[in-house]
Amino acid sequence: MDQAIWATLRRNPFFGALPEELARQVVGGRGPTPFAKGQVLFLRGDRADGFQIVIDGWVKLVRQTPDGNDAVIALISAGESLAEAPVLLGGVHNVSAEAVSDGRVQRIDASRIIEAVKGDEKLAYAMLASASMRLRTLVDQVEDLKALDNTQRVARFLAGLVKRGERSARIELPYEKNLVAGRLGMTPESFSRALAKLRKLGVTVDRQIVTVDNVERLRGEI
Amino acid sequence: MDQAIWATLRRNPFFGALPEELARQVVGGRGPTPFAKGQVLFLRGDRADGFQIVIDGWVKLVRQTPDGNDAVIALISAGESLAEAPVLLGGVHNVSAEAVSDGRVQRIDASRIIEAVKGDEKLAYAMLASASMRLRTLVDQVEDLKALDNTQRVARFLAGLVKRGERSARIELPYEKNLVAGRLGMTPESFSRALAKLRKLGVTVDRQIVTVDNVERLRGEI
DNA sequence: CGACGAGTTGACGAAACTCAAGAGTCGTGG
DNA sequence: CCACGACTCTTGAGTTTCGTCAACTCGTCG
Repeated sequence: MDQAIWATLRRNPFFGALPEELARQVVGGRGPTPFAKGQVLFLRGDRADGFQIVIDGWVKLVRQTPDGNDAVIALISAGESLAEAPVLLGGVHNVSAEAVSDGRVQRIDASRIIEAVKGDEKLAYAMLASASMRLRTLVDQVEDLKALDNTQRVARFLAGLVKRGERSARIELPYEKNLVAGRLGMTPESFSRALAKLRKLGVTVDRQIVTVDNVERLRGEI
Repeated sequence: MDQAIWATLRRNPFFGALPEELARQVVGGRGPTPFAKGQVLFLRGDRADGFQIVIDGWVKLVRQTPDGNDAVIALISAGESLAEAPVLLGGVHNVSAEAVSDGRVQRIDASRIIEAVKGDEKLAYAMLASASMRLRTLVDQVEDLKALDNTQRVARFLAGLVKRGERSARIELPYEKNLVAGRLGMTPESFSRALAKLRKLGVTVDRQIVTVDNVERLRGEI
């Protein structure tokens, strides 16, 4: 297997916890599956018969609402995995996954994982850690949605992209503004306006690049 | 230990998965701890040195925002547990817990649980199931917040309280309207107005009792 | 060059929050 | 038994925020 792919897999908390040999065994001989922008990886309600680790590109987890609007639950990038919990518990997916860029995923059979987990309780911890992390980000999202207005959400989102300890920063938005807006639960127009409001706090935007003069000032606004 | 308490503990997915004897061992000789309305069980940032299962009463998980607003993340009642994930992972609480009524919790040492989990990978599954369930409710919440307006959220909340298969129902709100409003991410005033709007769909409210003439009509509104 | 998509900006209306006042309920104490 | 205050909930009025619709800019790509 390609070394770069392997390195990405190992960045995943689940695979990081596996001993090298066992990890290779779990993956099996299968190579990564490419996907194209717009492709649906699975739908809500599908049986979860394996989980997938993103190698390149971006995948969004969404809930479709009856009136056609998407609620973006999470955006997944390289090294992160999709649907650990339903796989292990033998359930169905409770969100849909759709590619928002071209990329690749490594698919991994449920049965192999379950077998591996049986053999090593450290893996169970790793799964828990992974689920726990997702829990945390969801809690953050719920808090944001309930307690912050659009501008504050954008400010927090930007602040979250700044590396710890930095005073000022040049941030590259990880994906299209359209998607950022969705992830933050607002329309693209509102996102644009929120950025405009943040200009007087020393935030400037050019294309995909956002520069923040003073991160503290941004944080103070939340 | 009191039989009723024990029965409540066994309703918890984690404890339901434990063999009887092991469960008793994990709990130890300790009895439940009473708490009073308004009491803080733990604060965000506290070290998580054990988890707690609610025996009676209600506990809310909240995030305080800098400007004093609470975001209610979840409301926990008898049989449900607090803070499984951070305990197992040896972390800190990422939400605060505050009692919204008098009640009792059974505290359980982290070390005992970790030991038990090491001995039996089924427990890890149980924890995962528990985390997964919480994940799902959070995903639901995120979807609701992003895609539904206040009235629709109230409608969905009420519909969720109706037992499956019932056509009309008499629902007792599980806690104060104030709290319901917070849980749904709106102000008490907005909650009240939303209920008023639902009146023309056959929803009547008296005190804590809500009656729904036709559940389908309610669901159709979402 | 022209078509297209992403992003921005403006105008407008709907939805929700805030502030404020009033109704109803409950417990306490006289 | 009643009066009072505390509390919850409701209702009204005014304001802000946000989404929608639409026009327009700008860069990309055929």
